[in-house]
Amino acid sequence: MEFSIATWNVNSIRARISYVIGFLKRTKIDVLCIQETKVKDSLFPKDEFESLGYNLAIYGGKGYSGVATISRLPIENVKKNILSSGLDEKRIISTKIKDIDIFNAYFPNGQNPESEKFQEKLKFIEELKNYLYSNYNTKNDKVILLGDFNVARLPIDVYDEEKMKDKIGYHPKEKEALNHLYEWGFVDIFRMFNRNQQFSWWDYRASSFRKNIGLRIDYIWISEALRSNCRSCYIDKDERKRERPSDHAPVVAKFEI
DNA sequence: ATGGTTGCCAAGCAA
Repeated sequence: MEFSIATWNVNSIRARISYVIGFLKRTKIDVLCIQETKVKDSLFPKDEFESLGYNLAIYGGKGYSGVATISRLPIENVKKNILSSGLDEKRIISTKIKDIDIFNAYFPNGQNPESEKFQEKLKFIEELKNYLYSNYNTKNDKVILLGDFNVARLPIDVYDEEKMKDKIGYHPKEKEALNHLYEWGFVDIFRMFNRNQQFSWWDYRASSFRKNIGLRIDYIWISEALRSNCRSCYIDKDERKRERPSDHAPVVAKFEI
Protein backbone atom coordinates (compact mmCIF):
# COMPACT_ATOMS: atom_id res chain seq x y z
CA MET A 1 0.00 0.00 0.00
CA GLU A 2 1.01 3.61 -0.53
CA PHE A 3 1.86 5.45 2.65
CA SER A 4 2.28 9.24 2.75
CA ILE A 5 3.62 11.38 5.56
CA ALA A 6 4.20 15.12 5.90
CA THR A 7 5.79 17.56 8.31
CA TRP A 8 4.65 21.15 8.67
CA ASN A 9 5.45 23.84 11.20
CA VAL A 10 2.08 25.59 11.15
CA ASN A 11 2.95 28.44 13.56
CA SER A 12 -0.31 28.16 15.57
CA ILE A 13 -2.85 25.46 14.68
CA ARG A 14 -5.74 27.77 15.54
CA ALA A 15 -4.50 30.53 13.22
CA ARG A 16 -3.90 27.99 10.41
CA ILE A 17 -6.73 25.50 10.88
CA SER A 18 -8.44 26.13 7.53
CA TYR A 19 -5.17 25.76 5.60
CA VAL A 20 -4.26 22.56 7.44
CA ILE A 21 -7.69 21.01 6.83
CA GLY A 22 -7.53 22.11 3.17
CA PHE A 23 -4.09 20.53 2.85
CA LEU A 24 -5.36 17.20 4.23
CA LYS A 25 -8.42 17.20 1.98
CA ARG A 26 -6.33 17.99 -1.08
CA THR A 27 -3.35 15.70 -0.47
CA LYS A 28 -5.10 12.91 1.47
CA ILE A 29 -1.90 12.53 3.50
CA ASP A 30 -1.96 9.48 5.79
CA VAL A 31 0.12 11.01 8.61
CA LEU A 32 0.60 14.74 9.16
CA CYS A 33 3.09 15.84 11.83
CA ILE A 34 2.70 19.47 12.81
CA GLN A 35 4.83 21.69 15.03
CA GLU A 36 4.36 25.00 16.85
CA THR A 37 0.72 24.27 17.56
CA LYS A 38 0.88 26.96 20.30
CA VAL A 39 -2.11 25.63 22.20
CA LYS A 40 -2.73 23.56 25.31
CA ASP A 41 -4.27 20.14 24.67
CA SER A 42 -7.71 21.03 26.03
CA LEU A 43 -8.09 23.81 23.42
CA PHE A 44 -6.70 21.89 20.43
CA PRO A 45 -9.28 21.87 17.56
CA LYS A 46 -9.63 18.06 17.51
CA ASP A 47 -13.13 17.90 16.04
CA GLU A 48 -12.11 19.30 12.67
CA PHE A 49 -9.68 16.40 12.21
CA GLU A 50 -11.78 13.66 13.76
CA SER A 51 -14.71 14.50 11.50
CA LEU A 52 -12.38 13.84 8.53
CA GLY A 53 -11.57 10.43 9.99
CA TYR A 54 -8.18 11.26 11.52
CA ASN A 55 -6.81 10.14 14.87
CA LEU A 56 -4.69 12.49 16.97
CA ALA A 57 -1.78 12.38 19.37
CA ILE A 58 -1.24 15.86 20.77
CA TYR A 59 1.31 17.35 23.12
CA GLY A 60 1.11 21.08 23.61
CA GLY A 61 1.28 23.94 26.03
CA LYS A 62 -0.10 27.41 26.36
CA GLY A 63 1.13 29.95 23.82
CA TYR A 64 4.35 28.42 22.52
CA SER A 65 5.84 25.21 21.10
CA GLY A 66 3.62 22.10 20.89
CA VAL A 67 3.45 19.17 18.45
CA ALA A 68 0.69 16.94 17.09
CA THR A 69 0.60 13.79 14.99
CA ILE A 70 -2.56 13.40 12.91
CA SER A 71 -3.16 10.00 11.30
CA ARG A 72 -5.77 8.16 9.23
CA LEU A 73 -4.20 4.91 10.45
CA PRO A 74 -4.42 3.83 14.10
CA ILE A 75 -1.87 5.45 16.42
CA GLU A 76 -0.11 3.23 18.97
CA ASN A 77 2.52 3.65 21.66
CA VAL A 78 2.34 7.43 22.18
CA LYS A 79 5.34 8.78 24.08
CA LYS A 80 5.95 12.31 25.36
CA ASN A 81 8.82 13.97 27.15
CA ILE A 82 11.33 11.28 26.12
CA LEU A 83 14.60 13.18 26.61
CA SER A 84 16.76 12.24 29.59
CA SER A 85 16.92 15.71 31.12
CA GLY A 86 13.20 16.22 30.61
CA LEU A 87 13.87 19.59 28.97
CA ASP A 88 11.78 18.70 25.96
CA GLU A 89 9.25 21.54 26.44
CA LYS A 90 6.49 19.79 24.47
CA ARG A 91 8.72 19.53 21.44
CA ILE A 92 8.69 15.78 20.69
CA ILE A 93 5.89 13.25 20.42
CA SER A 94 6.64 9.71 19.29
CA THR A 95 4.05 7.30 17.95
CA LYS A 96 3.96 3.91 16.29
CA ILE A 97 1.91 3.77 13.09
CA LYS A 98 1.83 0.46 11.19
CA ASP A 99 5.28 -0.88 12.08
CA ILE A 100 7.02 2.52 11.92
CA ASP A 101 8.23 4.52 14.92
CA ILE A 102 7.59 8.17 14.09
CA PHE A 103 9.33 10.99 15.97
CA ASN A 104 7.63 14.33 15.40
CA ALA A 105 10.08 16.97 16.64
CA TYR A 106 10.27 20.72 17.01
CA PHE A 107 13.90 21.50 17.82
CA PRO A 108 14.60 24.63 19.89
CA ASN A 109 15.42 27.72 17.85
CA GLY A 110 18.33 28.66 20.09
CA GLN A 111 17.95 32.43 19.74
CA ASN A 112 21.64 33.21 19.15
CA PRO A 113 24.87 31.21 19.52
CA GLU A 114 25.91 33.16 22.65
CA SER A 115 22.69 32.50 24.55
CA GLU A 116 21.71 29.96 27.18
CA LYS A 117 18.98 28.80 24.80
CA PHE A 118 21.62 27.82 22.25
CA GLN A 119 23.21 25.48 24.81
CA GLU A 120 19.77 23.98 25.42
CA LYS A 121 19.39 23.46 21.68
CA LEU A 122 22.68 21.54 21.51
CA LYS A 123 21.67 19.45 24.52
CA PHE A 124 18.27 18.70 22.98
CA ILE A 125 19.89 17.38 19.81
CA GLU A 126 22.43 15.31 21.74
CA GLU A 127 19.80 13.76 24.01
CA LEU A 128 17.62 12.85 21.04
CA LYS A 129 20.67 11.20 19.46
CA ASN A 130 21.33 9.26 22.69
CA TYR A 131 17.71 8.15 22.85
CA LEU A 132 17.89 6.73 19.33
CA TYR A 133 21.20 4.93 19.96
CA SER A 134 19.76 3.36 23.13
CA ASN A 135 16.52 2.18 21.59
CA TYR A 136 16.88 1.62 17.85
CA ASN A 137 19.07 0.22 15.10
CA THR A 138 18.99 1.83 11.66
CA LYS A 139 19.31 -1.45 9.73
CA ASN A 140 16.50 -3.30 11.51
CA ASP A 141 14.08 -0.73 12.89
CA LYS A 142 11.71 1.33 10.78
CA VAL A 143 12.14 4.84 12.15
CA ILE A 144 11.10 8.24 10.80
CA LEU A 145 12.38 11.41 12.45
CA LEU A 146 10.72 14.49 11.00
CA GLY A 147 9.90 18.05 11.90
CA ASP A 148 11.34 21.52 12.23
CA PHE A 149 14.99 20.90 13.15
CA ASN A 150 15.88 24.62 13.14
CA VAL A 151 19.30 23.79 11.64
CA ALA A 152 20.41 23.69 8.01
CA ARG A 153 22.90 20.84 7.72
CA LEU A 154 24.67 21.57 4.40
CA PRO A 155 25.74 24.61 2.33
CA ILE A 156 23.09 23.88 -0.33
CA ASP A 157 20.41 24.22 2.34
CA VAL A 158 21.09 27.93 3.05
CA TYR A 159 20.50 30.92 0.75
CA ASP A 160 23.98 32.38 1.35
CA GLU A 161 26.67 30.45 3.14
CA GLU A 162 28.79 33.55 3.85
CA LYS A 163 25.87 35.49 5.34
CA MET A 164 24.75 32.51 7.43
CA LYS A 165 28.22 31.74 8.75
CA ASP A 166 28.05 31.64 12.58
CA LYS A 167 24.37 32.67 12.53
CA ILE A 168 21.64 30.81 14.36
CA GLY A 169 20.45 27.91 12.22
CA TYR A 170 23.85 27.30 10.64
CA HIS A 171 26.42 27.72 13.41
CA PRO A 172 29.24 25.10 13.32
CA LYS A 173 28.31 23.81 16.79
CA GLU A 174 24.70 23.07 15.88
CA LYS A 175 25.70 21.57 12.52
CA GLU A 176 28.09 19.31 14.40
CA ALA A 177 25.33 18.22 16.79
CA LEU A 178 22.94 17.63 13.88
CA ASN A 179 25.57 15.59 12.05
CA HIS A 180 26.05 13.39 15.10
CA LEU A 181 22.31 12.75 15.11
CA TYR A 182 22.34 12.08 11.35
CA GLU A 183 25.24 9.64 11.74
CA TRP A 184 23.04 7.37 13.84
CA GLY A 185 22.10 6.12 10.39
CA PHE A 186 19.49 8.48 8.95
CA VAL A 187 18.78 9.14 5.30
CA ASP A 188 17.46 12.57 4.28
CA ILE A 189 14.64 11.42 2.01
CA PHE A 190 14.36 14.82 0.27
CA ARG A 191 17.90 14.38 -1.08
CA MET A 192 17.07 10.97 -2.52
CA PHE A 193 14.83 12.73 -5.05
CA ASN A 194 16.05 16.36 -5.30
CA ARG A 195 19.53 17.65 -6.09
CA ASN A 196 18.73 21.34 -6.41
CA GLN A 197 18.48 24.07 -3.77
CA GLN A 198 15.04 24.33 -2.17
CA PHE A 199 13.98 25.89 1.10
CA SER A 200 11.26 25.00 3.60
CA TRP A 201 11.31 28.21 5.67
CA TRP A 202 11.41 31.92 4.86
CA ASP A 203 11.44 34.68 7.50
CA TYR A 204 8.28 36.78 7.68
CA ARG A 205 10.46 39.90 7.71
CA ALA A 206 12.20 41.86 4.95
CA SER A 207 10.21 40.25 2.10
CA SER A 208 12.30 37.12 2.48
CA PHE A 209 9.88 34.87 0.61
CA ARG A 210 9.64 37.16 -2.41
CA LYS A 211 13.44 37.34 -2.53
CA ASN A 212 13.74 33.59 -1.84
CA ILE A 213 15.95 34.18 1.19
CA GLY A 214 15.33 30.95 3.06
CA LEU A 215 16.66 27.81 4.67
CA ARG A 216 15.85 24.12 4.43
CA ILE A 217 15.35 23.30 8.11
CA ASP A 218 12.31 21.01 7.93
CA TYR A 219 13.30 17.41 7.30
CA ILE A 220 12.01 13.89 6.92
CA TRP A 221 14.79 11.53 7.94
CA ILE A 222 14.37 7.76 7.72
CA SER A 223 16.28 4.73 8.96
CA GLU A 224 18.08 2.40 6.52
CA ALA A 225 15.33 -0.17 7.08
CA LEU A 226 12.93 2.13 5.18
CA ARG A 227 15.22 3.19 2.34
CA SER A 228 13.94 0.73 -0.25
CA ASN A 229 10.33 1.79 0.46
CA CYS A 230 10.81 5.46 -0.54
CA ARG A 231 9.00 6.68 -3.64
CA SER A 232 9.06 10.52 -3.62
CA CYS A 233 9.60 13.66 -1.56
CA TYR A 234 8.75 17.30 -2.21
CA ILE A 235 8.33 20.68 -0.51
CA ASP A 236 4.86 22.18 -1.03
CA LYS A 237 5.95 25.80 -1.57
CA ASP A 238 2.45 26.88 -2.65
CA GLU A 239 1.31 26.82 0.98
CA ARG A 240 3.82 29.60 1.74
CA LYS A 241 2.26 31.82 -0.98
CA ARG A 242 -1.10 32.22 0.76
CA GLU A 243 -2.46 35.19 2.67
CA ARG A 244 -1.16 35.02 6.25
CA PRO A 245 0.68 31.72 5.82
CA SER A 246 2.92 29.89 8.24
CA ASP A 247 6.56 30.88 7.71
CA HIS A 248 7.23 27.19 6.91
CA ALA A 249 6.09 25.08 3.95
CA PRO A 250 5.01 21.44 4.31
CA VAL A 251 7.41 18.64 3.32
CA VAL A 252 5.77 15.49 1.94
CA ALA A 253 7.19 11.98 1.50
CA LYS A 254 5.62 8.90 -0.07
CA PHE A 255 6.40 5.24 0.53
CA GLU A 256 5.31 1.84 -0.66
CA ILE A 257 4.94 -0.35 2.41
C1' DA B 1 19.92 48.26 7.61
C1' DT B 2 21.32 44.72 15.00
C1' DG B 3 15.98 46.23 10.88
C1' DG B 4 11.99 43.59 9.55
C1' DT B 5 6.79 40.32 10.88
C1' DT B 6 3.80 37.14 13.16
C1' DG B 7 1.30 34.86 17.04
C1' DC B 8 0.74 34.22 21.71
C1' DC B 9 -2.67 37.28 24.32
C1' DA B 10 -2.96 41.85 25.99
C1' DA B 11 3.19 43.44 27.45
C1' DG B 12 6.79 41.68 25.77
C1' DC B 13 8.70 37.43 24.43
C1' DA B 14 9.86 33.77 21.02
C1' DA B 15 10.74 32.77 16.58
